[in-house]
Amino acid sequence: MEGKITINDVAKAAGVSKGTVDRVLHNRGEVSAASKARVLKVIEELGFSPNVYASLLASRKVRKIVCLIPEFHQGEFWELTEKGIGAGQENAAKYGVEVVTVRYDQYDMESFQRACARTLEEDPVGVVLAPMFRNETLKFVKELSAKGIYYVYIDSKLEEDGYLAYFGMPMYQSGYLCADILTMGMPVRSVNIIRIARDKKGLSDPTLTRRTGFVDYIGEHFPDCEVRNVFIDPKDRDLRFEALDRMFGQMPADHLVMFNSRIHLVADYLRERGVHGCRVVGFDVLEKNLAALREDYVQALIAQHSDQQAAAAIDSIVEVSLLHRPLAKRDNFTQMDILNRYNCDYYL
Amino acid sequence: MEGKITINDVAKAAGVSKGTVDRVLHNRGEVSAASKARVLKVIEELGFSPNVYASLLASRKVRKIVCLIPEFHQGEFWELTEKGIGAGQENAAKYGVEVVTVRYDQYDMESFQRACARTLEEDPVGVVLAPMFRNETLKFVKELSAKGIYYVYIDSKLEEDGYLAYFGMPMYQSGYLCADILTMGMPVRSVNIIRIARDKKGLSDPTLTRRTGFVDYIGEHFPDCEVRNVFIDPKDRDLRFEALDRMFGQMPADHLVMFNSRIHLVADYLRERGVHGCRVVGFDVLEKNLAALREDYVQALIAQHSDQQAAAAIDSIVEVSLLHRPLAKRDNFTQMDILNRYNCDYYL
DNA sequence: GTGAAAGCGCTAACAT
DNA sequence: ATGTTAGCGCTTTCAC
Repeated sequence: MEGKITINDVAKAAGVSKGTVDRVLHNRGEVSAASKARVLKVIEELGFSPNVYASLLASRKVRKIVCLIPEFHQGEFWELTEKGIGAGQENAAKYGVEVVTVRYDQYDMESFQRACARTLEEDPVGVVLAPMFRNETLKFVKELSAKGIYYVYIDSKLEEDGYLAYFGMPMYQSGYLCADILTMGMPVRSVNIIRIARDKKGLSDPTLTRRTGFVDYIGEHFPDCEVRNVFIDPKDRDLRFEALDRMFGQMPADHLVMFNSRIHLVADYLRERGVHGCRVVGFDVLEKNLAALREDYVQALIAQHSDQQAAAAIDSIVEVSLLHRPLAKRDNFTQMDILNRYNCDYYL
Repeated sequence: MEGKITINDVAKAAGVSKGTVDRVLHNRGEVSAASKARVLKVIEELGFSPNVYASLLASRKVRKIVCLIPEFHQGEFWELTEKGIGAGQENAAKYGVEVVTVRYDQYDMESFQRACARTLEEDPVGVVLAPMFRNETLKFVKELSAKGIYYVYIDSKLEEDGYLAYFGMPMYQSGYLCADILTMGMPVRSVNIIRIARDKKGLSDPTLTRRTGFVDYIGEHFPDCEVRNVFIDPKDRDLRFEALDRMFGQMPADHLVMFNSRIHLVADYLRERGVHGCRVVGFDVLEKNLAALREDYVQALIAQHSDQQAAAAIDSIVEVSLLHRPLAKRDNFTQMDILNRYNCDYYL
């Protein structure tokens, strides 16, 4: 915009034409090693950086990014992620990049496979995905790599090496933190972990790591504290209430925690049974969780900005694939937010 | 980028030239009411929206945004804000907008006035500012309004009506929250507010509101709790230690709090005197505060992303002045983050 | 008051 | 392998 140096300046200084400079810029071959070297040197010396608008304006091609995430109902965890996809979409749109979302049933592997196929059909420059099925995901990202398609993990990541970036919570630490919040750093006799009973075949369980962190904290700080596991059914209300009745019947249960986003299931029980005085901690800012927090059936929520994570994931692909900017960090462990009834209204 | 409709389409449909369309687009007159109406109608019908790149590319004029913030030393509160200005700058640069920072001595009103003058000399499209001097700021923003220069507040805002937006923490609630964190929601006999002794002439004190929130919480929850004020000198270490010695000598002081960013001053004392077992809460993520948090001389910090606030402030001016996008919200009360030793390493 | 035309910096197709 | 050229959609003179 100012006395900016342009591709013409580079061309002149290197003694070649704009065409050649453009070719080395996007290294699409057809350039002798000699001129390439010369151009590169001049670019370096002059500190040339291309004008994004001019570039985008001239090359009017549509680029796509696809987001591959689970289907969900309103009020569930992935809703926030989707909101972030919307934000990322807006930003990408500024660069003429289209963002499409492909969904699958997170409990149905074949549905995931079909979604992968659909993703490839879109011929995207990059894909943002949450790895729910470990093996299938590994297979899929290998394909992406082969085709030169960038991919970035959100929510959780797999231990492999081809991803462009990762945006998500540090799972182990979140469990560790959770234990501190639950106990308030003071000795407690026992804690009850409420878990979802479900047969998971091939499903990776990100909350496992979180639970490990939790248990480690308890072991390190309060070795005498008993850690109990109670399983509930998310679908069947009656069974769930029965299980919780049994729990409260058997022994004093004044410290409750869940490692997924469904602490509201417990809150429902407490509300209905009129149980007060428990310390209850859960994860994530679902509307129902917030309600429980405000009513004081839940005392704290550990939250993450899954919206920002998704938006950042999309941005990272835009940055790299269009603007050719290197990424600052590959693994982005985002902050863990502690929410209580006094600060939750200013979240989001 | 796709089958988008362009200014040419509009011109053709309205039976005028591109030039005329452009004139009504930026209503710089010289157009008959008749053509203007026709063009406007066509624009509406066709749903035309201008291509930002093309526009920016063609009108290569430099636009400036100035950030008017206090000078500071390394490790002080404003450092984080400045970091955010850097981020905002990068984003603005994508749109060919230059961001310049103008600094002033926050304890010297004349310095602020000079800074205002310098700001105007830059002839910016917008300015981001933190209102440290109430009256002077009011005078200044009136000037800005008169010149059609957008301005957005960060950190704290004044009760007037011309600002484009505000990005900052809800001060009152932050004090309220702070009290809950300090007491852990359990009755305490007394709390000690450590305050900076300084004569402030004309200086607005944003922490006043915060203190009010704090005191209100205590009054509502624990009316028997005694709230004491202790004044310390930030510059003179010996005087400070004396004051704190006196405090600890007179009465049990096991709950300490500060409402500005300098809780590290208290931590220094505790560290040196080997005092443990106090519950200490402060604000903001200065490096020294984090250190104290890690060493457990401070148990919690209430933090805000002043970096994101500053970046968002800059972005908002870009959005409105260049892209002509309306702002989603004018008053943006950003989240209050609770930091302890277990989540602080993932902050920022 | 309005139209015509020359770019802005870059891309891509077409020559050579 | 390299140069030439015609735009991309818009802004901005400059004539009329």
